[in-house]
Amino acid sequence: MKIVATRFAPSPTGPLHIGGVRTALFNWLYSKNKGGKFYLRIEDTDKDRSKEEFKNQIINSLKWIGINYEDNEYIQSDKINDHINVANELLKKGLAYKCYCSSDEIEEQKKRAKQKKKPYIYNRKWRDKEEADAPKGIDPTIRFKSKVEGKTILKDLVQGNIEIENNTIEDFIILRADGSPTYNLSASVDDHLMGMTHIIRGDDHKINTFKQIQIYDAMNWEVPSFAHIPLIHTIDGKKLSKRDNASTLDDYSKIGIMPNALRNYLLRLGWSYKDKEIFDLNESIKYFNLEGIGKSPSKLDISRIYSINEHYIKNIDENDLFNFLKNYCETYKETINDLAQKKIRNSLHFLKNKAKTLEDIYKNSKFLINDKVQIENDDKKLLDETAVKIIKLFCDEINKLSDFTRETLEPIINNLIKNNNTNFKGIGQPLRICLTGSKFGPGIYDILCSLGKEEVSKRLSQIR
RNA sequence: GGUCCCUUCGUCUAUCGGUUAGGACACAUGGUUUUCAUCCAUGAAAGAGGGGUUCGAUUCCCCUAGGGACCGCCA
Repeated sequence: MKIVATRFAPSPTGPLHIGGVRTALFNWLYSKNKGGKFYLRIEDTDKDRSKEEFKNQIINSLKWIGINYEDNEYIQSDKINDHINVANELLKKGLAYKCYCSSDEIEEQKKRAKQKKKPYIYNRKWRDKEEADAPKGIDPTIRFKSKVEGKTILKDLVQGNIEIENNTIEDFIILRADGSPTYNLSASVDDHLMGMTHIIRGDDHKINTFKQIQIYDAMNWEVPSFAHIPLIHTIDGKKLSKRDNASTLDDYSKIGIMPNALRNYLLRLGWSYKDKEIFDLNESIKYFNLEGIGKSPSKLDISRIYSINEHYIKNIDENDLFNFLKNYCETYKETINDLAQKKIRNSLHFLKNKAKTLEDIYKNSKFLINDKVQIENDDKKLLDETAVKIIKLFCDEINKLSDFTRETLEPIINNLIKNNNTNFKGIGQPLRICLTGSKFGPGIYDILCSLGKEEVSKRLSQIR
């Protein structure tokens, strides 16, 4: 039994978006589940559009979400000679031929086909022509001799059997006029040379599969298994594009979504295992299979991402959470000094309770690090005469306290409520605003106790 | 226009011919937390339409409608 090998093969012509990440994830998970190997191949044969920065973005994205690959990334352009050799071999075998049509000639045909509302397919003009008839001054392209009769059935592991008439597949170009290989050639050769057993990729590659299978057959190579996964759509049903905000991993990372949460979300988008929603890493690998992949495209739902993130914030190990948070702050907010780190770490058990994102935790923790409390004008209205009076009384009471805990504070606050004919809101809200500058946040007792007596009276004294 | 694919609550999905069609998110209401973005409970919410096959169809087949992908000397 051959060892399972999968790959993710993006082109570095734009930032990797979340759909690509999911494809990578499925490939990775599948190989891990089978005890196989997973590779990253950068398909950079389009020299004009390929950019180093995109390559790096792809690598960093996979790293961030925890998808690791064998060896170094495989750079397709390094292997260009292998692709060209295969093209020449096909030429020699008579399974490919030189086409002397100029680009203009082809363009003209396409235009005409469009006008007539007919599908364009290359007319195989040079398929059986003598090379002696070749016009001077035109560099030929090399085209693959596609089958013109019969049908081909693709046994897709996700979509089932897909049958297509061979004559709808044109004699596609495998070598451009400048001698460089095209995608279908390069991808097939590389997949073969790298020993791929399973090609898991987006639905948009389905038609290519019929071309690639023909290359495998022509070269007498073993054809790998294919699985085409449905694409991801935006919430309004459109194809996910790079212009959509929230399409790259960075868009999620910067709002404080954690990699493990996003990985969990992506896993469940278009894949399911019974009613299970939460999959830690080991479970993901253990349960992943191709049978669980759905056939229809799925829509991205940000509220779902928040919800899973929230679940992870509340349930993962607190030290891990703290590391994620530290990392997040350093990358997107501010580097937190040792003292502040300590304060946050000690308060994480309650800070995490009302947070959907790392950004929420960061915001909720700000009162711990900044002793200068900024109060919005709108909120100042809440600090009316009575409120200030109650705060003053509160200060007087806590000054008598030697023990500053919830147990000692609760009676004080309860008494203030009773004596001043108010409710918890009447004292809780002004206190919260004076101590944190915000109307939202952790519970009052959590705020008081985490700040400590000194700091509380210091902050409150600035008000009265 | 051609080829191919898809269609269960708003969203992600379960169901592998017999279920009061289940779960999760979101939403609504109520309750805790005497604030809140937590937590708990409850509720509303779906088989695109039409034909078959069958004792019985969400499930199998066909048609229609809707949606999508591809149709590059891009990948």
